[in-house]
Amino acid sequence: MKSEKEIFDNYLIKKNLRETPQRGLILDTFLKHEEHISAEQLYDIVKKRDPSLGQATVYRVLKLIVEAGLAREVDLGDGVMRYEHNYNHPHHDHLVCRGCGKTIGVFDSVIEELQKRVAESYGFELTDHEMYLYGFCENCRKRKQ
Amino acid sequence: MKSEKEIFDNYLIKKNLRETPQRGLILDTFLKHEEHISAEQLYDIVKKRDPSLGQATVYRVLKLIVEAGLAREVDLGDGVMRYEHNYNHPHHDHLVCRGCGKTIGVFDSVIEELQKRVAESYGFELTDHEMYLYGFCENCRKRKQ
DNA sequence: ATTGCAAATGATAATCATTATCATTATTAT
DNA sequence: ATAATAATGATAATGATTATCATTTGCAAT
Repeated sequence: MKSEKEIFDNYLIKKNLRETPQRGLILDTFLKHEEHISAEQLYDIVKKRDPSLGQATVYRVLKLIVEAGLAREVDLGDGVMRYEHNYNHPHHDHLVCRGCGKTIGVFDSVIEELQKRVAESYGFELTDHEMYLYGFCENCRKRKQ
Repeated sequence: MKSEKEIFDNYLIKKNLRETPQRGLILDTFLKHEEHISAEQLYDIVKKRDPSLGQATVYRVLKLIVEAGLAREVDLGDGVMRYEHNYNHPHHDHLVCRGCGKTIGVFDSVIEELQKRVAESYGFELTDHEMYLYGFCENCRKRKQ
């Protein structure tokens, strides 16, 4: 099993792109962060190690990380794209609390199967999907009472 | 069964807001349009009837229409919010073609039930959800070959 | 090593949908 | 009528992301 670093480097080689300190730092920082993260949050962390690093580079490298298959985009609908691990972190959907914003990754193989069937019933070949379940977590429900 | 117009007017009254020609025109235009529509598209149509109408008003009225329960927002992830009917047009999810952009409203009661169960298994009370199924429609698949 | 070329970076401007502001106009209640 | 309040339209502001571009860096071939 290849490491994320190897996969990224292979991707760079395949695309005739270069391995640079900035790319290394941004990838490492992303990998260390287990929860999903926005470009700005990542920039804030990375800046501490290399204050000269520009935020445009964070956006650019994040895109490369996605293309290399190491991250996937999460759009929670608040105008800020977030990125989460996509390697050794199998596909899952999101349960989001409307109270405190807490998000939990969830997976239901039956739902996944039914999605495929629904798509096929309309002649579609399903490639991917997004599912966001919104509600109130236990804590927030208690707090409301 | 109340008409959409009545529901909107009742909402305005309840909120101490006024019935205006602009609000009437924008609501009518939205109601006539069966497919989902963006603020800009709606503005383009409405402008033909009343060229003096400003696009800020379209955004404002669209928000009122949503609040009145007559429309719901559809976020297809391309940075443009779209609005679709929410009265006599029961909840459905979306099947979107990655080739031509065609979207189809779909509904599967089993999926809906499973979503509720997944949420509950994490202590969440589900309020709503979004599900977008992406793939390639029959036409686009044929074209690719 | 040195030169030349392609890619990468950082700073900053541009983009684009949406929201806020604010002066003007319209509507309602008194 | 008239004061009070809301609505409108024009325009500026916002904020995340992308494009631009001058400068820097890394690599290849001589």
